[in-house]
Amino acid sequence: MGEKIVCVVGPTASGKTGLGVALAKRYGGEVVSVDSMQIYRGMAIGTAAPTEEEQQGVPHHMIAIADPRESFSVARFAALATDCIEDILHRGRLPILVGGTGLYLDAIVRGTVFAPGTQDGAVRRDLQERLEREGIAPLLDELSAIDPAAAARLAPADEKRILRALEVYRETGTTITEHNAQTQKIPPRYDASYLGLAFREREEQRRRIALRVSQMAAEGLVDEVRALLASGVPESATALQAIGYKELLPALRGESTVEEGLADITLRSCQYAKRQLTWLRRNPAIHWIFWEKSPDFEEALRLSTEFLTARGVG
RNA sequence: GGGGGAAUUCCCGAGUGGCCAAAGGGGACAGACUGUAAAUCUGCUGUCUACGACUUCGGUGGUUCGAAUCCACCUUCCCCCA
Repeated sequence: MGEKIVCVVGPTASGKTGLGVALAKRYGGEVVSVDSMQIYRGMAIGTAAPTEEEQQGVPHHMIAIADPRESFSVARFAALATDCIEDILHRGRLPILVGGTGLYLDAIVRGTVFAPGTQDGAVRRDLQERLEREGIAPLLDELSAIDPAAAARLAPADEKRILRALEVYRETGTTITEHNAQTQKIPPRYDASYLGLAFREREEQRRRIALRVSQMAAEGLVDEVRALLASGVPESATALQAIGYKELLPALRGESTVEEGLADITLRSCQYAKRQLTWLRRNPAIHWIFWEKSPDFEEALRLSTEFLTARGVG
C-alpha cells in the first residue's frame, strides 16, 4: 500500500468543494482537483471551480492550468496530478483529492498504466479514416480475430472503444484485454480513504443543480462562453464539450434562447450526476455521507473526521 | 353564429378494422466504462398470481366475429369565415 491520501467524491453540486476545504484546514492538507474540465483556463463559472474566497487560503492544484484549445487525456491528467500529490506528500502535507471525474480519480489512485496511442496519433487517424470509409463492421471483425474477448464485450455501436482496442494492439502488439488484465494486477499506488457526498433524495439533487445553474447565469456564464469563443477556442474543442458550455452555443448562434440553453444545462447536469453515481456506486470503499435536505458541513466534517481517524489518517 | 381540424401510453409523435400494449424520439430508471470521460455506449419503461391473463389510445353509446382505427352524441383545444 502506498501513502495515505483522502478523496472527496460525489456527483456534481453535492458539496465536494466545501468539504474538501474543511478537511484541508482540519488536517493541514492541500486540495488536488480531479476534474476533467476545471483544468482549463477561463472556465471558472461553468465548471464551478472553487473561487479564491471558497478556497479559504488552502492551496488548490490542477485548476486552470491548461489552454482550452488543447485536448487533455486521462493519462496526461493522472501524470500531472500524481506529481502534485507526490510533492504535497514530500512536504509532509495531506493530499486531498476532490473531484467528480471518476475515471481520472481511479487512474490516479490505482496508478493505472495506460497503453500508448493518442487521439491525434497516426494509428488512430488511420483507423478513423477506415471507419468513415468502410463502417464499423470490418473493424469489429478485425478485433474479433485478434481480441475476441474485447469484440464480444463491446457493443457494435461503441465505435470509440472498438477503435481504441485496435489501436492498442497495433501500437503494442498486445491486446487491450491483456493490457487491462496486467494493469489490474498492479497494486494501488495510494492508500485512499474515500468520502462520498450525495443527496438522499434525487429530487433534492435536481433542485440543487437547478439553483446552481441559475447562479452561474447570474455570475456571467454566457459571457464566459462568449469569451472562450472570442479567444479562438473552436466549438469542437474538448473544453467546449463541457456541460454548461455546449448547451449555450445554439443560443449564441441565435438558433435558440439563453433560457432554453440554461434549462438544457440543468437537464444535462442531472443526467451527468446520475452517471457519476453509477460510477461511484461500484466502489465499496466509499464512506457515504448523505444530505437530508441541504448540506450540513459541520456534521459532515464530524462524520468525516470520525471515519478518517478510524482509517488512521491525520 | 357558420365552416374545418385535433384529442394516443410521463412528454412529443406514428398508427385509420385484425400482424397494436401500440413505430420513432425525448425524459425517467438501471448498467457499462483502462489516452476525447462534463465524453461514449448498453438495457429497460401499462398492470399482474407474468411462455399466459388483464386494463389502456378524451367521454358515453353503437356497428362488427374483432375497433386506437367505422358511426352517433358529448367535452376540451386549434384554425378559418362572421
